[in-house]
Amino acid sequence: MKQTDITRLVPLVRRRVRLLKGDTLYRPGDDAHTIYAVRAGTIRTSMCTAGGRNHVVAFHLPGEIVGLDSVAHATHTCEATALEDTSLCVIPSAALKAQAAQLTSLRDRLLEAFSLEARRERDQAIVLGQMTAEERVATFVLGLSARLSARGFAASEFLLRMTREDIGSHLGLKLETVSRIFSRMAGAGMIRVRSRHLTILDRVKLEDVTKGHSPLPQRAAVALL
Amino acid sequence: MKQTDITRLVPLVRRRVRLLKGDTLYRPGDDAHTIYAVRAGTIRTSMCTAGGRNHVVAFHLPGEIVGLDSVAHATHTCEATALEDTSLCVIPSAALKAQAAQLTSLRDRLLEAFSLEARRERDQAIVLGQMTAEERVATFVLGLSARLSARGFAASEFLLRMTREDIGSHLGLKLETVSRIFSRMAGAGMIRVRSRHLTILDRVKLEDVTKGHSPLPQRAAVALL
DNA sequence: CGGGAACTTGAATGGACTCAATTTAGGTGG
DNA sequence: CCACCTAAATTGAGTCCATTCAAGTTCCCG
Repeated sequence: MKQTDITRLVPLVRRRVRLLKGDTLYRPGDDAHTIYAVRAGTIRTSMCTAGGRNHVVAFHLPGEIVGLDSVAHATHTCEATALEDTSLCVIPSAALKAQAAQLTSLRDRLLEAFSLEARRERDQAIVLGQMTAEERVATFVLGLSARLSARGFAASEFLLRMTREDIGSHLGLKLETVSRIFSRMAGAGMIRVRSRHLTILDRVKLEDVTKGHSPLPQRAAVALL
Repeated sequence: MKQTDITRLVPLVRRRVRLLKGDTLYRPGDDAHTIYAVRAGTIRTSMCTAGGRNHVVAFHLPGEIVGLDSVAHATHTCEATALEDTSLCVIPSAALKAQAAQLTSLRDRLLEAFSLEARRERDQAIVLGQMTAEERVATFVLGLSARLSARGFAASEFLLRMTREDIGSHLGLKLETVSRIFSRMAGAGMIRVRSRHLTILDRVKLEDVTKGHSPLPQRAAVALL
């Protein structure tokens, strides 16, 4: 919602950055002087585990904030990459902090943004800890839909800017599992997927899957084109 | 570390609370005017999922903060329960915010605390998303050890204040799995567990398990008392 | 239009779960 | 203080969901 949209309150935008698909915004270890607000496009943040596996931490949609942890830390721990051509506002975190010293409203917004970040991560931990693969994918699709529609995009028809592997990594699943579940949900008439183009056909059924009711049949009841 | 110990910087502690084992500090929906610093004891925070399952969000050890999200939100979303007799400092969040308006240092501490919270949750998401059961349990044990020793408690010998079910819920595992893995780690000479009493015998091996090297044998190589 | 990445689908495997039976620990009242 | 009683923990056997491995297809991008 609006809470993440710090941009409105901040006349601190010094400059803009444009990234091409595949470009890296920052890497682990990079100095972190700034936070970014996504104007258009999509950013994927990811991390390596101690064991060397990769984990997609989040996808950042237009209007959302990237690199919030840099307000309190000197270096980045994630890698941030553009999944499509992306434009961002650059907000120096020092200036943000200085301004926050003056403005109560900005201070509150900043706390809210952090709080929301912590809550998102916590919710994700619950998704990963308690849900089956089907529930995770359904939750992911509905979550994307909600965030996009909050920004004025279509709620029920959108492009997945990330690969199945990205989705899988974010949800703690393998790419094949994500693909299979998309197919099953399509077979059950909940969604339509044609490669990256996704349409939500039955939101209610999807929400049921989210809650662990109505497990999907292994094979589609009806064959779809 | 010290970052979480807001208490030192805050002369705002109005009063203290004492809880008996099993007492609830707050429930979802309760008004959230305050944050708490654990003086002694252990607090477990947990949430219900949409599907009705329960998830243990975190365990809060002495010196750590409980209810940080109440700084930015009106009501609690978690339930906080004492796992043993526990005493807490009560810090009104309004007073905290007012004081933060004046003091740069406190403001920075507050941001750090939030940032740390977000990072903890993110790390937990990686644990849940990318790790096997063995890696999760090993990570949990080492994490507890590190946090306890940072507070001056013994690093290699401590009591688990939570049940196997609590641990399982926190790690996205069933209690039987937690129990089995404790037994396997004991069989491999990494730890010793006698009910709630845990001793770390070989930290290096445990760290290897954390990284996904050296999977544990199904059956103990040597039978231990 | 060619080539490589991304995706789909199948079959077989395996790790964590379920169900179930004991054992152990901890708290309570006689 | 001990016997009891319930909650917690351990262990085994069988099952199932997600993974692995593999083959084939589709989609992009140049």
